Amino acid sequence: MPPLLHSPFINSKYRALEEGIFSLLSTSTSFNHILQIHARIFILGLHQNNFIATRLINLCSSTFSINHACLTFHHISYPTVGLWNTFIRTLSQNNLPIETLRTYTQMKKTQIPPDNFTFPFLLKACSVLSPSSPIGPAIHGEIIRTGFEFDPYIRNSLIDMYSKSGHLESAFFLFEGMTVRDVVTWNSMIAGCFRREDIGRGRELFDRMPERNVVSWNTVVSGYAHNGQALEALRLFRRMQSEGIPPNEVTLLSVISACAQAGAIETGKWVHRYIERSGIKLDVYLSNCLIDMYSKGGSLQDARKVFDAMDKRTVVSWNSMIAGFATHGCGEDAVLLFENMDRAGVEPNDITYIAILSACKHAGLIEEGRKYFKHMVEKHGTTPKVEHYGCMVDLLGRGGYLIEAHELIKNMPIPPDAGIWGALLDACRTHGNLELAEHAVACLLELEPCNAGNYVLLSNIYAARGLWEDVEQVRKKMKGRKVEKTPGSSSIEVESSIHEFVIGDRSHPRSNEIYEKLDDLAMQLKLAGYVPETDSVLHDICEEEKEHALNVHSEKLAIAFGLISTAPGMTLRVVKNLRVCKDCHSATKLISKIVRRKIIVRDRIRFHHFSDGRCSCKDFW
DNA sequence: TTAGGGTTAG
Repeated sequence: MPPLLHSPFINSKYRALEEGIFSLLSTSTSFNHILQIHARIFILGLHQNNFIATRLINLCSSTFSINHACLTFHHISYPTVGLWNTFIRTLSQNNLPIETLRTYTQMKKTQIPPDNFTFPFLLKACSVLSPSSPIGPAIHGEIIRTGFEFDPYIRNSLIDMYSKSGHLESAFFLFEGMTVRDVVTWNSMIAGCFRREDIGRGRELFDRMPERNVVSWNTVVSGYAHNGQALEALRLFRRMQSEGIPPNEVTLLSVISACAQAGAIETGKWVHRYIERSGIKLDVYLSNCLIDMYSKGGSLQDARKVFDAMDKRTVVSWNSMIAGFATHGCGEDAVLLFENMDRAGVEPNDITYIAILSACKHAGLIEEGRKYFKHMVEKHGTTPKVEHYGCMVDLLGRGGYLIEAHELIKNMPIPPDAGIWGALLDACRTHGNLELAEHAVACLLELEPCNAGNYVLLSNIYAARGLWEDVEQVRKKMKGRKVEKTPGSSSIEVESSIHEFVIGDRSHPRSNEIYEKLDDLAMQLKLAGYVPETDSVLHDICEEEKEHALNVHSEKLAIAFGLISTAPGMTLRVVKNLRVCKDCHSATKLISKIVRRKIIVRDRIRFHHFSDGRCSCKDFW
């Protein structure tokens, strides 16, 4: 039992000391200060005090001094259930699930029974365990045995635990059995569905729920954004606004990331202005997100402005900016920033190296790429991952060093993935090495037999050489294995609305005007001496048909729509889900000259800034 | 016989 203090005099003196420590603790912000106060606690003989220990552990938790929290806890000979809970909470919140559950086992050994507060912390720890772990269900069993089954917090925690640990159906079973559900119950279940990519079921619950809070909206907005449906995320954000729900930081992070994905720079700018207007602190997370959004939206200048204005930067900030330079083909700027990062004493991580290597690859900086690949191992002791090898194979392959790239693959200490063989295959296409291409395809198809992109690449190589029988063979294989080509689509943002087009699309309300503009462009292109590059067309169709198919490629439709719906001279920003084809690339160069506009195209791999008949990629992509 | 400890979005 803890020591009892009987005398009222001692009691009040003791209380005064306690209060003194409490007020000291409430002013403490740094770990050093905590240590000083703790020393004082020992001098005053208050180190067995449960209340002080509770405050101290909470403080250690907020300053991430977990070892000191452990030390504090283990000084207490007789912890109350409240103190056990505080300690378990600290471990659980600091993502130490094994230690959390081990502490719970120790608690039970001391014969102190858990209470209703204990279980939510334990369930949080169980939620990060593997789906095969029996611990979560075992804790559920204890909850039933101890009679806490109907506590609303515990029920919600159970749903959250099951849905996070890969048992969505168990979560649903509990959900369906509940007669009283609050907004947290619904939110947890919806988040579980989106996490498992069961978007339909998640949306159905969201539409059905009787009452929504900002978390409900954030769950669906981020759920769609994470599942690659940025446009739906933005639609929901607009609906959220029209329903008068004020967004918070989490909403804005999700929306900015959806804007980045969709290339919706106008909407992104609006969010940026909203943050500034509403007094929300532009913290390092929001700033990093904005850098990414502006880079992916095509404006490196705006990305750089955000980067330069930051008073505190993390490695993510540097990585985002370097990656921005990389995708825009500004290899030298990326190299410069990488060197600045080094001078600023920020330790690069493996993502930094992916960014800098991909910057080298897009800009054709072969020697620099080789140097940084060596640096990452020798200077920073980073073990290259498959992604780094992928960058190197791509870099060497694009530069025409096909044999060196192939040698690198053969000597990799880890098995090459589809990305590596894909990069080599791509290089073979660029440099016309049919033999190595066939080898790469064979390896690729073994790794991913259902990926249509691989068949398409091989087919394109045959098509470019006029080997139509081989093209037909590849097509038959595709059909036989039930693989389908990902349909190409391009989008453009006009007045904060995204307009999406697929090949030959006639679904847009202004379709007639778009096609008139296309015809007009086609005529002007011909006058300017443009010859369609018909080898971009996959199948063996006659020349005239090929030409027509090229003319209605999704990026051309998006450009035509941009031209008829924006003021003369305005920059057009187009986002394509696949790589831009050779013909569209040549045509867009000329279009930029004819219409005197900057046209920025983001394809699956990188940016192309078209202006006055030229492209920033210098035809190297 | 003091206080504090719970669930959802990122």
